[in-house]
Amino acid sequence: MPTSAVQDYLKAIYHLSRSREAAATSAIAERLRVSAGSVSGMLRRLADRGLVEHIPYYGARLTEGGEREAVRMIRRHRVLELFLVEVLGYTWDRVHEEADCLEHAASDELVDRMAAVLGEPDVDPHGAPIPAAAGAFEEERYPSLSELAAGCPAVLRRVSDEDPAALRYLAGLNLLPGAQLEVLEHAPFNGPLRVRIGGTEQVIGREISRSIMVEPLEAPAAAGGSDA
Amino acid sequence: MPTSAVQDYLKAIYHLSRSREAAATSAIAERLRVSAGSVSGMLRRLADRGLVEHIPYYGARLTEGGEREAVRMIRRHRVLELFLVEVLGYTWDRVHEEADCLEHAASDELVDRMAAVLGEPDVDPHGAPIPAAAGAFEEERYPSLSELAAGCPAVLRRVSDEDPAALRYLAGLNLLPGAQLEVLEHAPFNGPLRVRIGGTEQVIGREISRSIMVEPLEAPAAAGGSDA
DNA sequence: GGGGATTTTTAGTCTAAGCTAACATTCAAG
DNA sequence: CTTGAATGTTAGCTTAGACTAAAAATCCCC
Repeated sequence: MPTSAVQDYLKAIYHLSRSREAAATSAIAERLRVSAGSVSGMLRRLADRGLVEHIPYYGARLTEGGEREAVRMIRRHRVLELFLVEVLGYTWDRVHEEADCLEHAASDELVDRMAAVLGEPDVDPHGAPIPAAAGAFEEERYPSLSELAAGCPAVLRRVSDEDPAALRYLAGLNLLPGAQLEVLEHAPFNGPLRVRIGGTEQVIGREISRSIMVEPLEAPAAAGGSDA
Repeated sequence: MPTSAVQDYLKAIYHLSRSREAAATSAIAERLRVSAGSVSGMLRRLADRGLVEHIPYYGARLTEGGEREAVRMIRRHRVLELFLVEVLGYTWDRVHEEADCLEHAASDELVDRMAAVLGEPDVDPHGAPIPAAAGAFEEERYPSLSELAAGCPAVLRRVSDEDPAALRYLAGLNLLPGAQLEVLEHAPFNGPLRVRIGGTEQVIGREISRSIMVEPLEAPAAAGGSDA
């Protein structure tokens, strides 16, 4: 059974290699708040165990076995987050940290029972999909709000779960999964966005708009947004 | 914050020094399935941290701080056990092990929220009392069924939570906390007990009868039982 | 294509906690 | 009162994982 440090590395590599080809040592180090030297050491151990493929000076990628374990952890994490909100009354900004601790201690059975109580949900409180107990898993990719063309109506699908303060801010603006919205204007030079949320109008910063993932309702691809 | 090994030692010492004056090294080792040498090493570290008082070649006892931490762990453990049974549908024989893992990862807030959902319960599924979130805690001592005088009606208050097979056996006989019972006969030479449970009559072994704690309804003290 | 900046890796050290084997202590029995 | 069994402690080794500092590789710019 993998230690919880191993599980954390696998999760980090999983998340990082969704954006780039392979996860860079320094990126893993930053995510886990650990020194680069520690990461190099761990990558060797993970490669020895057949959980990652590590090309020195290039990066790490999960093997099939490593990915299976990472997805298992992500299922745990997201089921736990939803359970904490739905059953125990946590607010969505506080569940990430708690789930990060519990996910190492919870048995598969516990997680499956929680999922059953929740009615086999398929998204967590932040809109992230919950992998099934077994089988393949592919996360849908949505454009971020910063990439959404002005005038194109969209539905908020998902937000990043890591920054509690940002989550509280978003909840205050009703920027929750399922919210209808539309960018009215992208201010130039990476300026703020004017956004219609339900009936009201808000101005939000460019930076946070990158952590909000939306599904455009009409226009096919990302077009008029000013981010790449 | 104590590591989970430290927490396990404190719990073990707490439980062991309820029966004897101080917890013996070998008893701790057996309980935690660890070598005696490891226990000696840990006792030194615990004493350095002011969590136990260790008299070499004699035994260990918790300091006030150590006891506070141990009671905190016991609260977590028992709240978790009850939550697993009441909310997640576990049977009472399977919760001990799961709670033993989770108790190290759950935050105080999580445990308090679980207790709130459960209506601030005061006993766990096996009848063990649940310490309050803060404050002193003293466990009531009940005589075991093996000490109960024949003919004295009693109520089952508590059973040991550690052996899943024993718990399944007891549940099959309706030997659950709250059950009314009476010893009809103690067979001599540490033989089995004939017991009336509700309306039915059962014969149970002497050994398991020692792990069943009862509250006698009439007779004041343990008298006619054949155990000391 | 060479040189400095950045990124990675290696090497060596630390801590927690486990183990075994050897030594020390206590206890109980003669 | 001594001696052997049982119990406890010490010493030394192991593993996982973190750290720092130094060495190596890669990248990027001119």
